[in-house]
Amino acid sequence: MGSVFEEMAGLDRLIHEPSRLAILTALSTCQRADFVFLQRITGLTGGNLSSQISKLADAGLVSVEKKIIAKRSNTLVQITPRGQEAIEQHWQQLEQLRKSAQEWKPKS
Amino acid sequence: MGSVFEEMAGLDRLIHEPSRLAILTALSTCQRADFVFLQRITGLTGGNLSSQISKLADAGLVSVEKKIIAKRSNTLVQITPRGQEAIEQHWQQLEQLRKSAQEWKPKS
DNA sequence: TAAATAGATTTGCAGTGCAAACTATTATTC
DNA sequence: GAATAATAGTTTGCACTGCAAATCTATTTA
Repeated sequence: MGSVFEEMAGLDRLIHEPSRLAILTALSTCQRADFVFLQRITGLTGGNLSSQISKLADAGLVSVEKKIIAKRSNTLVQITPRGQEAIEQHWQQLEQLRKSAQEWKPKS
Repeated sequence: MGSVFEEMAGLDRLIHEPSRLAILTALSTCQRADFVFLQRITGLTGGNLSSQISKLADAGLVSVEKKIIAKRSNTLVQITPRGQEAIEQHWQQLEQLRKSAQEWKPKS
């Protein structure tokens, strides 16, 4: 019980979902980025980006800070330690799963 | 335009979704497997597995063959050449995206 | 023959992604 | 200086999706 594929099927969708995977991965190299910048590099629509950030924030993977800069509202998104940990772990898990899958043989 | 993260956000959900990623990856090493075996190794419920297989079959990534073996119905699922190509490509793409993301720097 | 088991599909619904619509503020044009 | 457009972001609405419960068919057991 608990095969590679069982683990694969159970991957955390909150992180695995493409748009959030992109946001978190970007932030893991950036550490912080503002809303507009994230929108530019991910190509997501504003509405979509906004709701994905909310979900990540609800889960404590990113933190959000709103300011006014040059008379413009400015939303800064930062990855939290938990978020950093989670995204790094997710990529490692994917690599590990892929490797295990390649080595896998039936009837184990 | 067309940054790493844009590509990441655009990953093909049909393949990327955890349960289907598990099914396709398993089949890519097995080549063929029957319904019950797939259910065992992925840990998916029968209903879930059935609908995921249908989606993969609709997309031409797997083919399904139904027989009666030892007076029991038996559903054999095979990965198609297109499916094999797609899953291999997906894993390569993930690896490539991760690498590119690590090397990535703003203002490119 | 009634009940249980096996193999698989269909149904129902909660949850999700996402674009359109909306709000609020600042800048520009006439 | 009113109207219009642009900027920054959120909310709404809905089509889609994953998934377990319910269902169906065929076989085996009591």
